Amino acid sequence: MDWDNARIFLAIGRAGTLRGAAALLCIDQATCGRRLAALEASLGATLFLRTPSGYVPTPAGELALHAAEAMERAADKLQREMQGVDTRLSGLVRVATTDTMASHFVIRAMQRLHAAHPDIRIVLNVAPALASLTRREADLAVRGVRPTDPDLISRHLVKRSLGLYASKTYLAERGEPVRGTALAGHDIVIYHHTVTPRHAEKIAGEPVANARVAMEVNSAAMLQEAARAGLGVAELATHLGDIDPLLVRIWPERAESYDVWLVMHADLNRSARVRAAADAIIASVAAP
Amino acid sequence: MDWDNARIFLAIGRAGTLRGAAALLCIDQATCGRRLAALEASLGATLFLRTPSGYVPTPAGELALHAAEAMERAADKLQREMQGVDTRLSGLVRVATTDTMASHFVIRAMQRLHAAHPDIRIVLNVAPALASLTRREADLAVRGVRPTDPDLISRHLVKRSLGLYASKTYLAERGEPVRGTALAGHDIVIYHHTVTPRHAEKIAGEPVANARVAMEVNSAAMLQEAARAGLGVAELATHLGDIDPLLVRIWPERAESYDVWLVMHADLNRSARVRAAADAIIASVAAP
DNA sequence: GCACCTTGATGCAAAAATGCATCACCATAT
DNA sequence: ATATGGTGATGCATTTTTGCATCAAGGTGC
Repeated sequence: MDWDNARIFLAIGRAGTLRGAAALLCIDQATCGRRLAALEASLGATLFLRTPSGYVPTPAGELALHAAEAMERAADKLQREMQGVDTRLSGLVRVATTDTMASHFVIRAMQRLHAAHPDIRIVLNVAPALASLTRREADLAVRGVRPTDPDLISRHLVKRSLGLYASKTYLAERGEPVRGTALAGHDIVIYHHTVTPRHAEKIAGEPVANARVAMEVNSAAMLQEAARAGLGVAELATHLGDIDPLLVRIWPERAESYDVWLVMHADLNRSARVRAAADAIIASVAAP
Repeated sequence: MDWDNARIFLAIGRAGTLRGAAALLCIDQATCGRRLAALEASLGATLFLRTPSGYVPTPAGELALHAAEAMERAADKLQREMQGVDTRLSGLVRVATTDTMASHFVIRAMQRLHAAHPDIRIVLNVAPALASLTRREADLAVRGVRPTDPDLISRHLVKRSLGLYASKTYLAERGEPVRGTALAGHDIVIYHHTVTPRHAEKIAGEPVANARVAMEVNSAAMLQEAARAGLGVAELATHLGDIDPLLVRIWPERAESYDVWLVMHADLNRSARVRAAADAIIASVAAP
């Protein structure tokens, strides 16, 4: 059995189609199909049902997918550990974060990193969903949630305070929300539940059942834009909201906050290039 | 990273040389070297030191070997599970046992299996050392030791009694061993320690410190042959020793015994061809 | 009903990997 | 010294694999 066929097989299982898997792996769709055929032949088992709606795993295929995932975990660990012993200040570092963190200090940190070590190539992945460090989708992550995985090291960067904001035009039309009413009768803009279940359905520590959800967004920048446009009340980091001339803070006594963490996998702690990137981010927070 | 390169890498780590790994994998030595070079390039790490005495893993290589072993365990599980759901009575079944078990009933069981299911191809591996079922070196094993691995299913086949035997010529020359002297002053033939540490340095439950070890062998047939040739006293299964006209049993009251087990991996329990082979062996013990 | 998009399959030429043969090298034993 | 049996590296012909282009099939929306 060619172990690499397990990698293609896993991608097909995840994508559901040969073309999707081919896109994930940056290979041709025909190669995907042929590799899967080779794997099925060598195992003597049918792994997928070719249905009109895509490739659906058979019961045997389900079993095989689990085993292939175990292979992937081992392969990922292998690659992480090899990165971890690499003392060269060159190569690729992938940083995952959110748009506001990126524009606030991560970009600046990356600029400094590149000035100090021009041979380090940086891939900055700005996405609302958390990239998996365990699955090697990124080397470093800057996030507002601390991971529970014990293999991940998290370092506290900064505490962010949150406030409720609305645009001047919105408040002129709808009036200031009455304290203690949990924003009853008002429009709010919140995160989509795919981004962060922690914020969903709560705002300033209050349930949002009485408020009307005007829009759900998947980034803090869009949250701010929506509030500026007068769609409704939004909960923003105060360092963003307070300097925005179009926004007015309401209920300033309701001071929520969250912590920003720098997260990396323990195996990468001694990788020179990842450490350099982490240090740059830490320095960028300490000395803006 | 090509996962299949991890398979080649692991073989090189085990064999210590490119040629040895190539022999294990039934590929060319040049391919081994090129695959390893490709893996090292893609990881950006040196995995082996090219020493005059072979390929020695670097510290990074040691880490990588452990991860590759984890990949192998997952790959083996994948293949076992696919065999386990295979309901066809065809394909390959690999049986590992010892020479005496083979000649006593396993061969006969395989003859019956082949008569009933001619599309099942059998590989009978007779070896003194235990083949690893977990590492997929065999599908079935008939052994005198019960494995401790909880993933392995063992079924009791038969109890074997052991006795001490010597040739008539040996006893004529050296006299009958005196009871209670632990064979002091006598020559004995025992198993080499690589075969079974359980028997080593003990015979009929007695330490063999006082006896002189004439020869160490790695198979029961050789044990019997050595006793027949008069090299010394040997501990044999009674069903073999009692019917041998050249051998005389001594100290018949010292009746040791051991159990014979049929062992297979739990994942293979529902594989049709492996089940058929197991049933044939069980039937062969019940009805000789 | 029909255009449209996406799916997987297949033929073919280009590219890559493989095996073979050979070579140089380094031990050890003669 | 010198033969010998082992190692890994390299050039080259062959086989294999890959990507591209094309095709038919099936679902979706108008």
